Amino acid sequence: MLSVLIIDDEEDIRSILKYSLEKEGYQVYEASTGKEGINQVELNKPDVIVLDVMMPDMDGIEVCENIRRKPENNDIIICMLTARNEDYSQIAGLEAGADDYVAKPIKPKVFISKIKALLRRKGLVFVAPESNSGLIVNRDKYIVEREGEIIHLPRKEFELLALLASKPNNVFERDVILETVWGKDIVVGDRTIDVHVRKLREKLGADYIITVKGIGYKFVDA
Amino acid sequence: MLSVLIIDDEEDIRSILKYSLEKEGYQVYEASTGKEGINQVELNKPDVIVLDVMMPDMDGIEVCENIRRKPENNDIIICMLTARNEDYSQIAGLEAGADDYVAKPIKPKVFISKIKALLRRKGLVFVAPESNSGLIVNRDKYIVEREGEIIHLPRKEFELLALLASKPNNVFERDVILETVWGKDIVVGDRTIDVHVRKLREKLGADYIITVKGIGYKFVDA
DNA sequence: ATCCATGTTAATTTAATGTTAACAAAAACG
DNA sequence: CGTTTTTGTTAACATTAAATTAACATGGAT
Repeated sequence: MLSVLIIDDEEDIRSILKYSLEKEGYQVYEASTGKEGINQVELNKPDVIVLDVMMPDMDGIEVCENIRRKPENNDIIICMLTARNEDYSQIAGLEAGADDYVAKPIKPKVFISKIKALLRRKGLVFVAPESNSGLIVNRDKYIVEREGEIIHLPRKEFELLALLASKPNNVFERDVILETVWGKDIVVGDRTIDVHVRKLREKLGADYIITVKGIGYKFVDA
Repeated sequence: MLSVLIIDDEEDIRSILKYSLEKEGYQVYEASTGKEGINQVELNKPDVIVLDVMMPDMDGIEVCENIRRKPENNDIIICMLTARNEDYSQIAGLEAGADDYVAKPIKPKVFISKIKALLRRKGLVFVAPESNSGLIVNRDKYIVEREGEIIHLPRKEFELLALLASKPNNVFERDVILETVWGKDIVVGDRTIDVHVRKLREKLGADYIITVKGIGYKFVDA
């Protein structure tokens, strides 16, 4: 499950964000001060940090720099919350190692789609919430997570899933699949793809990959 | 529903375009500055962006480059608005990644047909607003949307619809249909097309495809 | 009215995919 | 290294969706 740490001194903001994120199936942690946030990161490294720039004890820029100082935190996605028109802090934030920023006032829908975009862009990590249970494809580790359960997939199956999941709802033609997963001039029998699809369905559940007869397959997202 | 983001500092222009686009059944978003536009794209990725070249804060070229820099935005259609005779900006715009431009002063009809042409060319996505409810043929997903409802079509039916809808109000002769959808030297009985048309009418409603007796069929638009 | 093009329906055929198990090829292991 | 285990591929067969046909109905034009 993908986790998000919210660091903000305002209780209200935290609740709104938490609510939105949990509804999307993320695990949410909270911290009300920069210091507490940094501790939380130690204890429980999140995938994403949402970080308010303006906080009483330690400002977001500092917190961000502090977190980034440790190389093991390089792969955390940091998203800053800035007051409107605070251009300078946006720039400073990005320099300090943030990946993006969201301006207040925050619209939950906008916020969520930004987080999703970041996950997609950044990390080859990918979320596909099927109703509310999610699927995470992690390319670095060659594993897939479904509802916290780790599913290990062999290369071909993983590559096939990763391709399909890279554009949810998009139909991939058999030729394209063959060319991408198997390679340009590798020749395999007609049933090879099907067999791999079958194995994926067996491991993930039958609902993720659907057949478009005469064309190919697609990965469905909610 | 297909969405269009208008980025222009002039309120008047935005309203005119918005009005025209909404009348055609598009979802319209607005931004009055380049920066705001870029944010909007993050939040709510549109299918088409209409972008003024001359704006106070950041010119359209920059905005365009900025948007194109992210690979996930490659499939957005960008259409520039240029002042008349501003040849250089047209060239610069196209180099920056725009798909087309429209010269001011803008004639709504010309503008709309250009947008439609771009959608057709680029994305194989197509709109056919029947009165005000629209039909979208989406090749990537291999689905058709009607008033938000998703309709799945088998291959031949889909190809047939896609062909007819590619030139609304244009009559396609039976031979042409056969050659395009079925292939050059495939021979099928003479009722085959009719049966497919019937199935389409059954699924979409009877009003979209009309018979031109003695000639063929056409897809009606508006 | 009758001819001819198209509409309709259901049965039938065809083509695409699903399934299984056996085998081959690679990795992992000791 | 040889052995074991996992992964990938194939081939035969089953199953299903889709495409086609054929027989008949309809409806407009002359």
